[in-house]
Amino acid sequence: MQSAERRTTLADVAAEAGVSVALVSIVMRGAPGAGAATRERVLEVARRLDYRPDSRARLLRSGRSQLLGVVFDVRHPFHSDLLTGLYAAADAAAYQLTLSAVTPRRDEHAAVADLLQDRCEALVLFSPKMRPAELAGLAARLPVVAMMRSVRKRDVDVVHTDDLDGARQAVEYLIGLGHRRIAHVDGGTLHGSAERRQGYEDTMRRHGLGEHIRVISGGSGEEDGARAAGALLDDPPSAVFAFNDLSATGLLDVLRRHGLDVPGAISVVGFDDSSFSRLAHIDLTTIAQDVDTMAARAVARAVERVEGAPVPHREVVVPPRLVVRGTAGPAPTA
Amino acid sequence: MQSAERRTTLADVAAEAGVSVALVSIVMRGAPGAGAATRERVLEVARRLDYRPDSRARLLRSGRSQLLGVVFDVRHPFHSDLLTGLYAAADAAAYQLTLSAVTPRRDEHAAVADLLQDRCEALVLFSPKMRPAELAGLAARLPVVAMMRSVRKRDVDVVHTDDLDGARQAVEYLIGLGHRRIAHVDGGTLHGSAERRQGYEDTMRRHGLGEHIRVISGGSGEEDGARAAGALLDDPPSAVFAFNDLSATGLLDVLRRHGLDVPGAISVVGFDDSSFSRLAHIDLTTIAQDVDTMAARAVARAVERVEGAPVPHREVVVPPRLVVRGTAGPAPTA
DNA sequence: CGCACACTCTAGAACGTTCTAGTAGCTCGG
DNA sequence: CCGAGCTACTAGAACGTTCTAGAGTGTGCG
Repeated sequence: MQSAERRTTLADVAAEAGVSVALVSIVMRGAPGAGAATRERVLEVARRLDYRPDSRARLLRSGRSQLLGVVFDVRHPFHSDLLTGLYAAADAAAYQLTLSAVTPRRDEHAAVADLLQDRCEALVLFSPKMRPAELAGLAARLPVVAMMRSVRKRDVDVVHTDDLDGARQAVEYLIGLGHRRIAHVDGGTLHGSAERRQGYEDTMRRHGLGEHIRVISGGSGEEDGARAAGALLDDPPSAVFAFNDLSATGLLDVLRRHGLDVPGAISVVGFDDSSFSRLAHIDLTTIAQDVDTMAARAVARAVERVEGAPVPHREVVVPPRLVVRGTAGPAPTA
Repeated sequence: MQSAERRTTLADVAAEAGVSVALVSIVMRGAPGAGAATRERVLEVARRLDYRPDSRARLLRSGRSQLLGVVFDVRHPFHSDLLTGLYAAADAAAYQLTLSAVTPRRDEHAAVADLLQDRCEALVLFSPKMRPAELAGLAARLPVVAMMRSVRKRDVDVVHTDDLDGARQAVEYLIGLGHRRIAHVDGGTLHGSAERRQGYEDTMRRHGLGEHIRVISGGSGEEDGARAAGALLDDPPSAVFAFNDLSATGLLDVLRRHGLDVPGAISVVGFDDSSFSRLAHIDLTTIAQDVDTMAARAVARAVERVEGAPVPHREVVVPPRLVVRGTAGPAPTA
């Protein structure tokens, strides 16, 4: 079954190449201090013996693991999109990622505890629900970057979308299409919800639509959007701006099932640009969070902290942009 | 920012408790060979100093990492459900999980390479797309458990749902509701698709409905279901059995948008029981894969292999069960 | 010619743990 | 009162790396 032979180590390569272990280490790390010819020969031997460095032993000695711990929630599709970007960014920075998932039966604390035991050098937390004090406690142990959430704590770095501006873009787009009775299904107590709600209200007022402000309490799941749709059906507005894409799809489904044409009778705009919102049969107009930029900035910030580089601002705010698809159209001329 | 002091080690605890490093190691592992009183005292000191074992150093010496590597695809919601179960099962077996994701920009090979470097003791692969020969090559290095797929290779363990029987249950349920013109949207070349298609065809024939067999080529995503729906609209059957839930929701959406009432005019049954199929506004009748059992069996099998226990069968087939919700009803009496 | 310096390389300690082989003290049977 | 056989404990090597300190070679320059 599995091979009984030990895996090849530096010592094996050294013996085979006729040099010292230390030199092989130098060559494998690409560190200066080896002649070109020897370097070539050592690399050749390493390749031949299928040598792979043991990251644990490396960490043990150097204290460095080049490991970034990531906590994500399996239930949130947007987290999956972000992971995609994060892998790419970490790769470019020569760091490795270790993932730890939050599931319905496994909370953030368990996820973080695993990562701490893995000795990663910094933590990247997706939409952490922890109390600020807990985050600060963590940040006292190692650099912490919180994403999709703002935290008023020194020592906790933050990368998130400009929620206020995203909401503004969504609402102004709808206003531009002639809508006036625009409702908002918010994210309840979730992080980012207050900002998006604020952006919605500010923009409505700025355009003299203060009297049409209508906020329905929602959440982050499809079921929240579906529930909110129920509340809207009595007296449907001409457009709805939803907290996120998941909520928007739940909303869409219920609206359509009750015979309301989208976007003919009612327009819907989401937030996130989750990968499924691109699907042809959903085709959701939405505010795109710039996943790649956010991922790159988060990794960059974590690396800066780990390597002790000076950090200008604690907070990174990434601008979102409107993605026009098929769920929003001109206001019905009633 | 981050604390400059080293983390506490066995040596710190030993010094503080006035015993040897080796003894502390014994106590921390819960190994026999320490007196009750000393054990208590050492544990107290360890707690006080917030000692946490360094898993890398432990591995380095013992050769064991108690680590199971898992490869999953961020795009597949069912994988998320399975992860939830896997964490629970690994926990119970005192193993830790390291995750490695497949993303649109990161393939299985990259995901596996990371896990190998992490020195996990066995690999659990969700719906691997690799060629059988590649899987066998991996299995020569360490125990490999493939899930949701059958592989005809010695040395590769397999845990999957009884796809044939799941399809049978779905089709017989629909037949029981009076349906005769039942179509199947398959999973294309994906693993499990052939078995489910076979189960559909066999069952149709066994009930004398061979002439009504109608298979539409599909896939695993919502877009595949949506596309298949288009092909069905010309001459809609009275019921559709879809390859999986994601495909079924895409299908549902398009059918409804074209004015077909579900389940009044047409019934739909999915496969997986993904968490979203439970949502009130989707409420999909489906064939549930028994996630917890599959997860438990996969972990058990991996652990058996790692610990050299005798393994009875290479293949574990878990029975699925029908979950009745709202998308399938009596055949229209046309 | 001789000395400083750069370059290539090596020996050996160190990281935090586990494991092997012991030692010390005790009890107990003869 | 000796030694066998426990139990409780310890010293020190080992795991596969990296790091520090230094040893050999040339080579250039005063």
